[in-house]
Amino acid sequence: MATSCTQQQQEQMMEQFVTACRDAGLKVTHQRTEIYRQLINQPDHPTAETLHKRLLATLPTISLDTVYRTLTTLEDNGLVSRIQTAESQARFEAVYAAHHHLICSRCKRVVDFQWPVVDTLEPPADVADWGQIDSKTIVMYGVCNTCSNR
Amino acid sequence: MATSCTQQQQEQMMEQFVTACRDAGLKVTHQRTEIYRQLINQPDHPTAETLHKRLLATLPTISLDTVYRTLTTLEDNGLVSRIQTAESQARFEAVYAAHHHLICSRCKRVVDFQWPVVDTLEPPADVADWGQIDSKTIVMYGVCNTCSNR
DNA sequence: TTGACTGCAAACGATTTGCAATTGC
DNA sequence: GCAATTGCAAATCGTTTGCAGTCAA
Repeated sequence: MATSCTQQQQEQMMEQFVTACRDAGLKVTHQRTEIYRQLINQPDHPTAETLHKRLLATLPTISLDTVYRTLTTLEDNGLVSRIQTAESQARFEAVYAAHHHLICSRCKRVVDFQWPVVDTLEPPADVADWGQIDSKTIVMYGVCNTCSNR
Repeated sequence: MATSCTQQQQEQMMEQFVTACRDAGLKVTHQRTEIYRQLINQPDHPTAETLHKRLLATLPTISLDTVYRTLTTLEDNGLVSRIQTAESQARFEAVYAAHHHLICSRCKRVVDFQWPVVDTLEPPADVADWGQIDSKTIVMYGVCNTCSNR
């Protein structure tokens, strides 16, 4: 599931990221590339705070506000998505293939999974009557095996 | 969809609520019953603040902290659920039949819908390997017709 | 060069908490 | 009567913002 990708894939994603920034009129700053790189390097849906701590290793002067500001900017441009959980802190991930989320009620870890059948399923008529759908995500809450075996 | 129920159904839900509180060892206070009544009376997924404003009509001295505290207590006891949206404020609803959520990115309104096919569908093997699932909700973001026709 | 971006510090808004008074059981 | 619950006020926590300096284009 939420495995990180190969070196090659990463570099490709970074190139696409730079292009996407340019296309969106966003400056390609050191902070932005490192934030995005970190998100694809360790795709475990970190909070802004966790991400900031990790980034300090590479960018010792980066501020938490910049992390927040950058994540918001990238989200506005569809490069990052914000995951709503039952926690107080938001979690973030680089946008890529359609997927869904498993959230452990104990350790709060978020794990991705695919469910192609549902992705292609036609939503009920009620939904079509309501308006236009932009995204569709399944969120399952439960207890992961690591937590329950303890 | 998110229509309120009949007078009879409401009274029945209130009775069940009182029983559930007693079973859980929770005192049946005026504030708690009014909060729950309000949630089933106007099931439009209010924020704690909205709920508090509405409650002031009936309980002029109820405090916002009590609303927060009660919602958390009821959530812990499975009587209320907290809906995560992209907003800063959480939204709440009385727990009842399985349903899913449509959220309008513009007006932020949350609408319930049913999708029985998905409810009965067997999740992929990855999910079973992960752990035990307690809840499964689909969240769709989009723009409702009211907002797009403006 | 110039406007976008950053870091700093201070502000903000939603939610939580300690405490004394109150209330349900 | 006693423990749980409330209202009040103050604290907390995640996140946002104003500003002056910095940096990518």
